[in-house]
Amino acid sequence: VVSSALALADKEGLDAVTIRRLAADLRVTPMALYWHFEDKERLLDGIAERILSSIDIGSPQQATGVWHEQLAAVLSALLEQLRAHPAVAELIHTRILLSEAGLQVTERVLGLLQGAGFSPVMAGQLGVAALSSMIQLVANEPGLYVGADQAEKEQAIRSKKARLHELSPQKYPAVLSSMDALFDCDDTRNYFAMGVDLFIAGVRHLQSAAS
Amino acid sequence: VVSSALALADKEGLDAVTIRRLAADLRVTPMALYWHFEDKERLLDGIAERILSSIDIGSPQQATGVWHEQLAAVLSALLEQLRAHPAVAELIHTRILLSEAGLQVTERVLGLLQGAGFSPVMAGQLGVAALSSMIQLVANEPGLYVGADQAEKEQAIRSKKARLHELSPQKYPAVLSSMDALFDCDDTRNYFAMGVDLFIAGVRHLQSAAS
DNA sequence: ACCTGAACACCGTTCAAGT
DNA sequence: ACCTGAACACCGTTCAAGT
Repeated sequence: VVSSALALADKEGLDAVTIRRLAADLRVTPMALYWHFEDKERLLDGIAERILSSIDIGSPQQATGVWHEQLAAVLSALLEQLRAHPAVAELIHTRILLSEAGLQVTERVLGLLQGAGFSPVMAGQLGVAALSSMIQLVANEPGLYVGADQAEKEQAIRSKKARLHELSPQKYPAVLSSMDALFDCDDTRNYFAMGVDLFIAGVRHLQSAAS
Repeated sequence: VVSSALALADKEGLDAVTIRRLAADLRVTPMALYWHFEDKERLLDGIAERILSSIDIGSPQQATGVWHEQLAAVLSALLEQLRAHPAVAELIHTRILLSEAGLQVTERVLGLLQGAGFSPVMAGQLGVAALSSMIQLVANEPGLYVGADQAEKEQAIRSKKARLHELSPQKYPAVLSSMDALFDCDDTRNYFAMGVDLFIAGVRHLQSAAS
């Protein structure tokens, strides 16, 4: 049930994940699903847990490198699984502490931050910022339109660009020159690497500022 | 109409903003609203525009300081207005380029980044990251529950903490010690200042890494 | 243990019609 | 210019009942 909900979300977006739609796909009555989970929230919890469980962060003992390298590795592992299901990435934020797998990732991140010298409060704030950043990267990747085929996607990008092309080049030179990056992402590897780098660099700066 | 939709969202959350509910508040038929906007998306566009228009970023000429100080000032101004309406902050991300006010903020941010030496593509990616970070800070502020009174909020926090207290201290020492920061935010000023600092520091690092 | 039928209280939206 | 009535195709959810 969780599997087909996730598959549906991947294919047509989170909005398409509806009790009734899901039931139809499974050739069953909508009410039948209520035997398998209490309500829709719990179904979404299940999807989040599924994704979190697929993250492989290795064991703390076998991790190598200084703290920020280990942190980058954990965030990259998280990012990898989120990227597999961009439509449901937004579900994770409020649900990471609800599952064993999510708790393990959180423990690892907070442990590394505390080990780097951050106070528990500071580590907590940085931990949520880390999670938010990774989610935001995959959910808002420019040029990503789940549930649209290639033609629709290109059409959407074209019409957005066309609107901006009507802007005054004198008034909006920077917007116009950066436009391509705002709507499409031709080097996704670099895009995500930059996102992790940005966060790690920020944290390292805060560390040196605090000590 | 936009005003009362925004007021409703502030008071009871974005989910409460429904055509029918809004119509009832305005003592009018649901269908009456369709004379004032084409569909619900356009109403949400209007809310986003309202917030973006209230941002005061000053003029580029009167701005003082080096580029990253100016950038921090612009992001703080954005943050200030988002904080006034946390329930609808998430609307901004996809709508910032739809309004004059949003374009001006974007132009300023991208201009500062390009002026700092980032390529147009890189500036674009950093610009969306900046916006996402600010939105995420206000939308996910720990201990924020729009549409809940003080008693409900405290109850929600208590029950979340209680669940985590059942965890093994051996297995999750970092989670348990950082728990307070994950669920509540007793120093909001510091929380938001840290969010801006974190981003600015990351960008500065990327600048030095690139040059 | 697993599913269905019938019903309820909600959504957004269209379209023709009123003043 | 501004609003209503009636209707349509959707939601999530409950509850009693079936096998």
